[in-house]
Amino acid sequence: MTTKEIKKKCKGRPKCFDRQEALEKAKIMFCLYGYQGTSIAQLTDAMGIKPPSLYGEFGDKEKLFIEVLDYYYAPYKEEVSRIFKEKNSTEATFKAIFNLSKGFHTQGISVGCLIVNSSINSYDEDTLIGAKLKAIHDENESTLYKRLEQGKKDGDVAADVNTKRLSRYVSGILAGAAIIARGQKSTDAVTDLLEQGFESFQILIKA
Amino acid sequence: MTTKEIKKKCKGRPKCFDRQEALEKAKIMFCLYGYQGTSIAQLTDAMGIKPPSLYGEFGDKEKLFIEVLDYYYAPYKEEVSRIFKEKNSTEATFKAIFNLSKGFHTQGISVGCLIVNSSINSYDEDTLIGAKLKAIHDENESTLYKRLEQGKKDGDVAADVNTKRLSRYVSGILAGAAIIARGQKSTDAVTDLLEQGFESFQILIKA
DNA sequence: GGATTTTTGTAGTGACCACTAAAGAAATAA
DNA sequence: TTATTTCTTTAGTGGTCACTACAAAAATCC
Repeated sequence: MTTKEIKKKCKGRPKCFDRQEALEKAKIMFCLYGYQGTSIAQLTDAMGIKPPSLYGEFGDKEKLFIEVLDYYYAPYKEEVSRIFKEKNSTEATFKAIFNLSKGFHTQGISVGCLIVNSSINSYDEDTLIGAKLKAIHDENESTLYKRLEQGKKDGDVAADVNTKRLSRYVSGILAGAAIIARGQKSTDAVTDLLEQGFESFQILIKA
Repeated sequence: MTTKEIKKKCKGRPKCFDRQEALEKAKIMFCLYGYQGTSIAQLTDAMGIKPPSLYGEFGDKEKLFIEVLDYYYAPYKEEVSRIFKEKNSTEATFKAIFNLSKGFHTQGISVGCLIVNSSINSYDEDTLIGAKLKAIHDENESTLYKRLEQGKKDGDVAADVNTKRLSRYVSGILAGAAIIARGQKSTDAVTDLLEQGFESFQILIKA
């Protein structure tokens, strides 16, 4: 007996929508118009549900957005984790990460990165959203940092490299790529930035 | 007889506010809360005027914002122009530009860059604001590109350097710095990104 | 079948949004 | 002084915001 079949055995009227599909639609809207720029009416239209269903399922707009942030970040996180396991050298690992960003921003109509976009508008850490965004950014930068430190142990990152500074450099370039992708909508500009960024990364880990 | 004295000789009730001071206050509000996030009520409170005065002077919220964008961009443009005249080498010129960004984002409470912030929310070129932002970005990138081309003629940028790619690289890092400054509010992170960025720039123009 | 539980759709809530009509106030012109 | 012009202030406009009270609908439990 699956979980879904167990779920069906409970009392009350069953839900008319799929939670994940609803999150997916909400994600698209927030990516396009941002947190402030997306109204509940727009969300309910896109999700195919009525306001009471949205509030019943997700609490309020802010809580829904935070759920969407996790839902958005999870695949990226998994992909980076996969790259870490798959690739051996530090250079190949970061090449794959730069390529991940390039692929993400250059196929289809790019709307940038929801995390980066949101950090512009909800930059106050005192808010739930601000704290969540800060946590995601810190986790990402820390992941890059740890991989560079590992590279030092493995010997393919030079001993005198400032790994903290370099992780912030990579993080900054990835953020810049997201901005350029959304603001300029030029795949060439994104590609140039990331390729030049990786080229310099190759040099920087060697000295 | 000055222009202001001539202005005083016209009919009608004189204005109770200074146009530039009003723009300055509007700039602060838009920098803090963005275009969508700043209401007319917030603007009029900060500017010390009532809505009819705002609409009489600036047209509407969108036109005011576009004026603020120009007002915001002008000093940066002048400063870059001054650097171009002052510095001789390409390296010293770009060092000064990276430092300009560093100084801007690391003194006081940084709110990032109004141009970059706005390009997240008003990224559609079909709007007046989107077109203005695109124009400013293109002008800035073009300025950097031309200076790199000049460097090739002067001989302090290697002949085989892809100047277009490099200008996009610099532009991307400056955008990234603005994002980090606003989102992370860490002066160290901004400094690391810009210093590492300039360090790699030094290498990249030599080969 | 009737009671209970949960979700649904309808139809709103007060608050705030960008913006403005209208009249008073302050200057010049005659 | 009176008329004209321009700006200011007051007091709103309809529209949209996030959010919700309420009752019908659809399931299970007894």
